[in-house]
This record gives sequence, structure tokens and C-alpha cells, in this order.
Amino acid sequence: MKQVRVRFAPSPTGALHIGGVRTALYNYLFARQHGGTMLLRIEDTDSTRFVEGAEEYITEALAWLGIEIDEGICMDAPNGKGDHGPYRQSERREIYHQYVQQLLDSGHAYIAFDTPEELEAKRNSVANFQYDARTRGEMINSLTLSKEEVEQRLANGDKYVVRFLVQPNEDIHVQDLIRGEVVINSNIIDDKVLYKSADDLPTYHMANIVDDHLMEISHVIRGEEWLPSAPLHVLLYRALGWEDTMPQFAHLPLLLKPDGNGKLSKRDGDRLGFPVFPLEFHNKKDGSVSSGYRESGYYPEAVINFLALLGWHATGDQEMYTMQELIEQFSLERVSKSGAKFDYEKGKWFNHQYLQLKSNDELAEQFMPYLEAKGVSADTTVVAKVIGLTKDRVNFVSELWEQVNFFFVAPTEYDEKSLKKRWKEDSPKHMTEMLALLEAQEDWSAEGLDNLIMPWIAEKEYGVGVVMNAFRICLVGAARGPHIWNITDVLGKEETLARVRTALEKLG
RNA sequence: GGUGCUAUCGUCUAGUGGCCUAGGACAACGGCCUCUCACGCCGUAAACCCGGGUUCGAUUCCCGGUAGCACUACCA
Repeated sequence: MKQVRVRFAPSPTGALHIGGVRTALYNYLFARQHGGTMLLRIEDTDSTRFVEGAEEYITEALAWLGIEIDEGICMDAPNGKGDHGPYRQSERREIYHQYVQQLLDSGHAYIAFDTPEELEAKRNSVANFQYDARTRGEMINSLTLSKEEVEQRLANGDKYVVRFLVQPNEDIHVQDLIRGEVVINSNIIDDKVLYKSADDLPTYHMANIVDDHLMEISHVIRGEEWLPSAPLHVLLYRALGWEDTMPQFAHLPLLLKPDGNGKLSKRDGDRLGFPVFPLEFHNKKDGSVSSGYRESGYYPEAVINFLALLGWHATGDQEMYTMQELIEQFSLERVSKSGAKFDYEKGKWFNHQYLQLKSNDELAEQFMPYLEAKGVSADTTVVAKVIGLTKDRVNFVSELWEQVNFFFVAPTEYDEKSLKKRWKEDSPKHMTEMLALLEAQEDWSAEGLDNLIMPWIAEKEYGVGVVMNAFRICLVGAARGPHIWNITDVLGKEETLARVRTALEKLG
């Protein structure tokens, strides 16, 4: 196999969709596994859809996820690195001119003057209209016009496009690494626009083929939505005389909506309440704000793990994969052929798993801003301690506050349900007695308290559950939380006693 | 409409003709643990789209149907 060079080639038209992230990931895994090169090219041939900041967003998102770019546009080289540049298609005009001219000269392409309006009218009047071998003779182009007329229009500065001349009734074979051989008859392919004079830019198909060739791409790994145009691309490689070095294709299955059918879209995320983008994005063009995985509290390794398994799976039952393991085990042969519904719940589970792997100190550091936002100032060692007691019950750092708040703020009200179930008629009496016991207690360790309280409960035959749950309500405000002696430990004697007194006052 | 791709539990998937009484994970449900809520552990329910072939034997191979999806722009 020749030197592996793959590319991720997004358009800067907005935030990078999570499906695009997975495409980038699979490209990256494939490149790394084969000791190849991962390249990032910006496909900005549609000037009308350009969105400011989108390109920076893409490079930042990939960097956050740990998808490293070896060549082309990336965070540490915003204008591209490598010797196959420029890596932004809008900066490659001269290059495309040359190849468009080559196709014109060799008769593989022709000039067409039909305006968008005329074409629109044609489509409306003729059912299933397609610009191809059957219809191009009726259109306004260099095939139907005299040479002088074409020259004249060009000289006038008439807007035109260059169209690819597709030969009719030919079976085109495409070898796909995931799907095998796909055969399509050229009759269903229209004479695609390769270049538009209006903005002096090629269309996707032309730019894509020229760039992949010039950048010596060995494998084109992209979404399934490109499968129908793969035969056209084969034809283009052939027309350009590059068929012998044509890259191999692999068309990835699509990411589908969690419910219902169809491609996963930004709207689904808004509707179902989960991010569809890696990072939060503020679209300057339409003013919209899209939520991101990073801002939602996801760890990049969780997103990577989750995404990797959406469309690919190794032989065994392994669920947790580091990037390194993915690189070692990934293979295009094991990519699914069918689309994968996006299961957000599983994404949360992955984050839970990765959160458990973090040290308490690291989590404490991440949690400090949330504490500050609540107006709580606390020692990080204490924060780390309470996180150690509670982290197994959260999926995100942001959910920690709900679990640890009572460690820092005394309850001001008591949970209705907990009271009904756990605050008994005798509870005030129990708590009053217990308060006296605790006031006299010197040894505040978990063991010391346990040795004090348990025998007392046993002697009085109050019942461990009855007493301890009432005690818990005093300290926490509800029937939840870690082991009670862990709570008294963090609270300390004074605070514990104060909370019992307050509860006695309020609950009688 | 046309063309193509696809089809295993609700979801992600394992399975490449007999190891399948179809395995794992998420979600759901139940139990255990326990001073509570969680975690964890154990367990339950849950699938081979349909119809033909090929074969001694099909989830697995072939054909047809059906369904879903994608594409069908001077967008990518």
C-alpha cells in the first residue's frame, strides 16, 4: 500500500457537526494506524455560505478532541503547514483554472451560458429534467453555439459555468472499502458544473478531485451522502488522466436522529436537549448559539469513545477505549454499513465512566468555579474530599453541586417527601437526646461517633434506621447523601450540633 | 419519480452455514447491599423485516418484496 495520506475536508459554513467529527476521527485513526498523514483542508468554494469563525471553530474543536492534524490548516498553523498548500480552496484558484482548461481542451468539459433562472424554468416545465447527453443539445452552451458566438459572449463578460461532459450509458464501477463494488450507469449522472465564472471558483467536485490528487491523498474516508457522487469522481479522475493514482474510497454510515428517522440535525439537538456540536458556537451570520459538548461538561475522551463506537465495533465486548487503543484496533472493514441512531444516554454513561477515572483533586479543580458561582469559598482539600464521597453518582462535574451543597450550606428547608417518610413522631425526642450525647462527645471520628451512638440506639431500642434518618434530615435536609459519619466528619462538631438545633427548632 | 445504499433486542452492536437455548453495552424493570439517595453486584424482559430458493442444515449465501435512509443545485 502506498503512503497513507487522508484528509478531513470540512466547509466553513458553521459549527462542525458531530457527524463530521466522527468522520474526522475515523480518518485520524486510520492515518495513525498506518503511520500516515492526517490532513485538514478547508473547502470554502461556496462564498455565499461562508461563516466567519467557522474555520477557527473546526481547528479548535479537533484540538480539544485530540485529533491531531499533521498537515494543512490547524490551530498551531492557521494558514496551513506542509508542502502541498495552500490548504484553503479559495486560495487555489490558479490551480483549478489550469485543470478546468485541461478538461475544456480535451473535450471532457464545455462552457454553458444557461442562467440559473433559465435552468429553474426548465426544471419546472420538464419533469425530471437533467442536464445531460439527452438535453444538452437544447441548451445554451459551447456545444450548441457557434465558436464565434461563444467568443462573443465570453468577451461580453457573460456569466457562464463549465460543465463536465458525461458520456451516456456507461457502467461505472466504484470500489468502496466498506461497501464493496458499487455500479452506477452514467445515464443518471448529469453534466455537473465544475466551475462558475460568477465567483471564479470551482464547485466541490472539481476542487475535491484536483486537491485530492495534488495532495496525494491515498484514501478518501467520508460520509455516505457522497456515495452517489463517487462515480462522477471516478469519471473526473479518468478525464484528468489520474485514474491510476486515484485514492481508495470508504463511505461511512450516517449518524441518525435518536427518535424517528433521518439524518441527525442541529434541530434534533435543540428539540431533544443535547449538543450536536463539539464546542459551543456563536454564529455571527445568523446570531444563533449552538450548545457544545465541551461546555456541557463532557470530557473529550468520552466524546471520542462514544463516537468511535457509533458505526464501528471490534470483535469483542470492550466498551471503553483510549485513543491509543482505538488507533491500534480500528479498521475500515469493521465499520458498519448501516446508519447509527444517536443514543445520547449512552454518551452520558461514557462521561460518567471517564469522570470516575479522574482524581478527586482534578475534579475539585474543575468544580471550584461552580462553587464560586454559588458564593461558596472552600478549601480545595475539603472539596476534593466531598467529591470523593459523591462523584460516583454524577455524570458531569456540573451535577456535583446538587450532591455536595449541604456540605457547604446548612439546609434552610427540609424535603417534604423525606420528612413524611423519615421524620417520625419520636424524632424530636431522639434528636434532643442525641444532641446531648454529641455535645459531650470528645472523639469526633467516625469510629468514635459510631461507638457512641450505636450502643445508645440499641440500649433504648429506638431502631437504627429511625434515628439515623432523622439525624440525616437534620444535617442534609433530605434523605440522601453519603454515609452519615462521612458527613459529620466534614461538617465538624460545631456545625453538626448547630444543624441539629436548627432542625429541632424548625421541625419541633 | 429516478438511482444507489442499508436491514439482529427500544438504542449501539457481536455473530461471516452447524459452536445460537442468538452474546455484550446503554436504557427499562426486579433483587441484593444499606441509616438515606446513589454507586456497585446479581437477575428479568427484550431482536435475526417478509417470502422464496441453495443446502443435510440458514441470522449468516442467492433472488424477490417491503421498509428506512441518502443523493437527485452555478451547496458541500
